[in-house]
Amino acid sequence: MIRAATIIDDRQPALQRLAALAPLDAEVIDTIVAAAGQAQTIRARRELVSEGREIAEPLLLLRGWAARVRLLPDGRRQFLSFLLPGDVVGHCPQPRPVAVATIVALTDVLVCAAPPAAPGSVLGTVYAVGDALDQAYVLAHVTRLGRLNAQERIGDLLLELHERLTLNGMARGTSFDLPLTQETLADALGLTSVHVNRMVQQARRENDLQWKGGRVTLLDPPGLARKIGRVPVRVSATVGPQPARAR
Amino acid sequence: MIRAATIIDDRQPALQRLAALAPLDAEVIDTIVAAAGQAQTIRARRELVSEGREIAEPLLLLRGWAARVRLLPDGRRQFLSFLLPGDVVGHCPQPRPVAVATIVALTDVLVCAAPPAAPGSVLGTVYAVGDALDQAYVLAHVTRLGRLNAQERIGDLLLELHERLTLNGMARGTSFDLPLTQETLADALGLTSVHVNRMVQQARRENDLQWKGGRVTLLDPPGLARKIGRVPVRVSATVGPQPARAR
DNA sequence: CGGAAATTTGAGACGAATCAATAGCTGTGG
DNA sequence: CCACAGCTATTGATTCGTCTCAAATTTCCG
Repeated sequence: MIRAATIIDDRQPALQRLAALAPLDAEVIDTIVAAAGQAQTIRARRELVSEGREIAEPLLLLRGWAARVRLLPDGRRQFLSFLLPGDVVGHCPQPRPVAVATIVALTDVLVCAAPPAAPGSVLGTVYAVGDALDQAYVLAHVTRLGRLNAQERIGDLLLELHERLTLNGMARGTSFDLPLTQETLADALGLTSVHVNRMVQQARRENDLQWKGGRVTLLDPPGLARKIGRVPVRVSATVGPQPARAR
Repeated sequence: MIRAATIIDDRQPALQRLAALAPLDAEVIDTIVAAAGQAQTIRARRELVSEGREIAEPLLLLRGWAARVRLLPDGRRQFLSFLLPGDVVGHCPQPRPVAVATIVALTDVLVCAAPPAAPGSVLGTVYAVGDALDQAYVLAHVTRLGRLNAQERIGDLLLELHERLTLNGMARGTSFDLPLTQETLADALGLTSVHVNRMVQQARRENDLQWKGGRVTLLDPPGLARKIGRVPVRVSATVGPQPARAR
């Protein structure tokens, strides 16, 4: 029974996130649960997808963190985006798609094949909204890197992660587990780990956040968002995490 | 006759680019030419799409340059990507899509409605490959902003633009028209216009490029690519601008 | 030709990188 | 239970790249 409970726990964040993208019916839930039954674990640091290689099939991330990353010839590294439970990776409609970035597991990760979906079906809508969100997060990342300073970049990324982890139920209020080293964060934010460290300390001093032992608490998310001029993501008028709201 | 020739010239880069994404049959070409017949001109600085507003229909860019851009509350500006003739904008499969970025005309621009396409059709493949390329260019931009220095950013972007303008036939050898101010370039590259100016001058001194009166000539594209560690984009094993090649 | 926009130049300030060392943690095995 | 190895986080001193501010100068365009 403990075993079963654990498995259900594993699926819960992914299911919750998919359900947030579009209302799921029982049939779709069954499809996803069935796919999740064939899940496999991949160890931290292993590659899920390799840049330049053909993509086999889209995957649904059930547990753990992954990231899209690009390595430069001279060893510099840039994380392009973080992938959380409920995210679908490698969903490309063109024929014989080739991966334009490597996807690497940041923690041990549980993945299953993403069930195929007809365009226009419920699941098709879920994937479409998920893809749109992915793209929106990448665009937000461009702005972060291009026009925010170090302190703003850190705050902005943590707010985004909190938003996404709230969506899939992995946040507890304003706290969440952050299984990233400061070096990883630096390679996502276009900074050095030394500077990330200094700016995190400053954020702690300014009572923007706590961060100890892999767990982050944002002390005032709306205040922080105001401080760095962040607006939440919205990709559809009818569905998704940011419901329409009167002006 | 001069009039007709002009119109054909206008369509040519867009058609050439679409044809490069997947082989077009006569019917698809007719469809595109018919759509292009309903084209309209939009003046420089006008918005084609507004962030936060619902997207009406996808558009095909026939002539001129546009860009996706995001404005921060305090006036900072970040260009997310440049759009060239043959690019399709606002192609979003989710229901009632909302624009996550503004699209603004950088020059006078000619656009028409992008003809609808069934998934799996020739035109559907064209759109799919085009979308994949767009996403790949955005990911390249993330890497540019996160891990390249000012000189590398400029060279890398110019190489990408040259690659794209070669694809749609707007480049002449290693030269092409670049209708951007240094300030626009700066807002794309996360720099100030003053610094862009200095780095462009340095590139001129080092014989990497010429740039006069809105026209750029790259003096040794492969050499420049090597110098900054650039690898061209490839999104499909069967189609697209970068054919498979023996190692 | 005149005025606005774009490019260029200079001097100085500041944010982030670099280099180097120390301290803290985590897991491992004796 | 302690000692050790190997990360990860932290601190300090200094350098470097880019920004800022300000002022020419040149180019574009009506």
